[in-house]
Amino acid sequence: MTATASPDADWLRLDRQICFSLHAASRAFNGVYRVILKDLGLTYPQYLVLLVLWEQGDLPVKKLGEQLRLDSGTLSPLVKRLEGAGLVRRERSAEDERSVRVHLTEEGAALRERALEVPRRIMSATGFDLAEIGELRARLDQLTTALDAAAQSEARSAR
Amino acid sequence: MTATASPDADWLRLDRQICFSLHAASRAFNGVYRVILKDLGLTYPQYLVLLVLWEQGDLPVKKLGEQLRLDSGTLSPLVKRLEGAGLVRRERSAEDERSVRVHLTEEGAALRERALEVPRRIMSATGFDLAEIGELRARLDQLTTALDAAAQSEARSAR
DNA sequence: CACAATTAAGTTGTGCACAATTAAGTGGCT
DNA sequence: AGCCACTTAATTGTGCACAACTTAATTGTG
Repeated sequence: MTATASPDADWLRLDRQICFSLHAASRAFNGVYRVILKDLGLTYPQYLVLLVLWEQGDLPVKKLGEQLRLDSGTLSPLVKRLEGAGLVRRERSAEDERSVRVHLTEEGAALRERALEVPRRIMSATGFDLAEIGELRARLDQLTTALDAAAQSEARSAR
Repeated sequence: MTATASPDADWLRLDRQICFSLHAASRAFNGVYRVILKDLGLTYPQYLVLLVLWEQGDLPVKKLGEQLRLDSGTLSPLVKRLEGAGLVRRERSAEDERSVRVHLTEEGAALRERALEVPRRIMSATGFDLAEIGELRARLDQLTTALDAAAQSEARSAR
């Protein structure tokens, strides 16, 4: 009974390979970042938060979440860990007491210098050139957009 | 100081877009699976384990881990949850007492019928056709291979 | 045979992702 | 003013990923 007995069985096989490939690639990326970021004492999601802050300056948690597609359930503890490491400060906004603004500390800003070499090392780890990466990125963004829309409509139709 | 003042700053921007796209796509896929698999009472990694078992029959945890690139730290509790749901049984191998074989229960085997429609729904959620998916899958597998090799050599050079 | 090295699972601890809920602040509207 | 809807964070609980370690069984070698 392990052989593919019907067209549906082939679909199950194929399916495994589509989503599984993405899943595996994502974890492989994570593994490389884990090794490279260890020197900086960062995890990959923490590094993403710092990338946004380095690029755009201080932001409220809400804005961080929009850019990274993460909610407060993920960001709150993550930012607190960054604060514990002395890389950021959290400050309630004076204008809107609901909002918490995340500021880079001097130490957090300084870490950017040491992070500058990370992209090159990642790039070389992929073995891809700029054009290939750009192509893949475009494909993945297209996929994400389609999947997000589908999840919405699936969730809607499940109500 | 938010503007890109050097070539290195551009690298940081670019970098965010490569790995971040993959990260986002992986989570988007997970979101769609979450919605679709809710009816079956499965998470996406649990579904992956069942896919392997449906296709290849009973396997030791070790073999499952090789195919899914997961270690016992992830698989042990996951398989126990599947056992708790009545979908699999775990049995110590008689020949090698170290090995635990994961068997589908009748209920677990029967769930396959209801899972047959999942791939089509996922496929349609991506908005991609078979050729595009195959192309993307090939690219991702290539990426995973390169990244795994790089993580090895990075880890080696860090010693 | 004895003992070291290896192997398979499981356990522990940390961190991320996300659903669901809570708490507190804001703004509109009558 | 009083009330209601909405917004922003934080919290709680579940599950996955992975490193580090433990336990028990097996294999290899002298």
